[in-house]
Amino acid sequence: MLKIYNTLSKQKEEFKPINPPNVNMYVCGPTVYDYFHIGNARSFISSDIIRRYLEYMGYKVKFVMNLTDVDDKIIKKSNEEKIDSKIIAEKYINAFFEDVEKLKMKKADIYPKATEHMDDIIEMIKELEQKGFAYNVDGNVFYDVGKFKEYGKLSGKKIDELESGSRVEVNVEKKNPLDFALWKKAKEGEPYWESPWGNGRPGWHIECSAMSCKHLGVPPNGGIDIHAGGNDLIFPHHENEIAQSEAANGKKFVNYWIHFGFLNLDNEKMSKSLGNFFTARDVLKKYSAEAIRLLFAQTNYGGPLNFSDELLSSAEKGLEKINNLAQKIEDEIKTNSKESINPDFDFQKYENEFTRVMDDDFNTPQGVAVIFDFVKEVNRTISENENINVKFYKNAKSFLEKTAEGILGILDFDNLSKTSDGKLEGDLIEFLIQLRTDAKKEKNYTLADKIRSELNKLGVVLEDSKEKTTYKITRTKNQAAN
RNA sequence: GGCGCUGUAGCCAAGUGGUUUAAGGCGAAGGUCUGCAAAACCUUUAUUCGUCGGUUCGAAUCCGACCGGCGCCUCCA
Repeated sequence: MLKIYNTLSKQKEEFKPINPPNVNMYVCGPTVYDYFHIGNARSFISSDIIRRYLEYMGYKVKFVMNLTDVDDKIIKKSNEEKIDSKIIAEKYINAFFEDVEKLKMKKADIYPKATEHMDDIIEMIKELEQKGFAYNVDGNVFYDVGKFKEYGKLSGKKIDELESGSRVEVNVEKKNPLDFALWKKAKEGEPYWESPWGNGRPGWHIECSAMSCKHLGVPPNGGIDIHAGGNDLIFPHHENEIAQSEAANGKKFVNYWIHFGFLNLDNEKMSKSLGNFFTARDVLKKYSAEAIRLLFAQTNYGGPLNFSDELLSSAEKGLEKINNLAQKIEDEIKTNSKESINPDFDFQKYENEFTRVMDDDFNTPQGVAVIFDFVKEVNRTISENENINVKFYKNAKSFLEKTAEGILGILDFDNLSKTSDGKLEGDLIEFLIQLRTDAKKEKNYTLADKIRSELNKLGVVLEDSKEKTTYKITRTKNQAAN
């Protein structure tokens, strides 16, 4: 039984989809004015793992991630660089997809863009206006927070306390300082769309309400089971989404709210505005996607994670342990023709344990621990038994495929170091290994060691076992890290 | 000021009333194997969970106080 910590109730709740086996999931995507940073990546990857686990459980997940392609920041950048805002958005949308792929994230079913949903957005604002939740002041339309009784239920904030806070911006047009823009009147030189209130563009919060409602529907026929995003979106963004959607639709907006902790740098939130960030693509130049994902999976998604090179390096080291076994398994499956023993090994036990811990609010740190336990136990079995048949290796592969590869995305059987190389390269290495084996037979260790060390310099590591010598290519990313 | 998160070994981190005198990873030390390495395996590395009290037969886990770190309340994953 899966339990999810729900920000709304501040406790773990049993997960019950609205229309099983379907699960509708909406994740707040990027505003495409720049490359996303590794802190953003944490949210994306965490939601990717959640999605993959739900699919593993047998749910049919419809996964929607929005792309905010009209926004103050994009306009600002457009003005600074004297480039059309459309071009800016397009550039970073492409970059976003490149990075998502490199991070081994499954693609969303739909990536709705704000600019392609103007009709839906305008419809929703009209609806809010008709129902008395919105008011128009000279072409700017605001949401009347005072009209929505449950305002603050997600973030635990109270309207009167917020009002007394001096940090809320003062805007004379608003009835209440907490009221937020649904529609912003166009200023000179800004992109705009036509609307019943004049030319303008949508406020930030309305696009998510309109697009999630459009693509995932409203109960009982549709609806959002899970809505996820970073902690900083709880207020005001998600609070406002609830206010808009529930006022317009008259139905509960989202059943489970999931929020991700921040990635910190020297104990300080990584953010664009503070300037203390690394873009995901820069981190990927130095470390593998699997290492990044492992690092994230080793901490609960909701808490903070202090990001550093040291942690990423140790994740990369830990990954080697899994990759070494995966490589061994692949080699055995290809070449093993032994008829002999199939050792006692309870594969099911590990899978049961894995799902047991993941069922507890996606406890990936414990899931990772189960995988490492498994790797150790398989290695031990291999070292204690002389003749293990191929069935054992196939079972081991199956477990790793489901968990490490399929759910956590920290392993990629199709892309293990050796298999990714060209045929000629592999043949040449095999030839050198043969040469070295001959040298060893003649006890010419000087030559044998020279072959090994020279190959090592090229990133090819030789490993002698009793029967044969195997090799692996160390990842170039590892070398860059050293 | 309000709301929320957080303080566990050299580092990262799970666990949130008894199965735990605390998972897992990195690091360190010793050993097995090996011509030597590497990999792998074995052993060791927190009698202790920010501090002080309390509740309980029993607490890292519940309650209170205190100390420290972070975040949101304004765009932000």
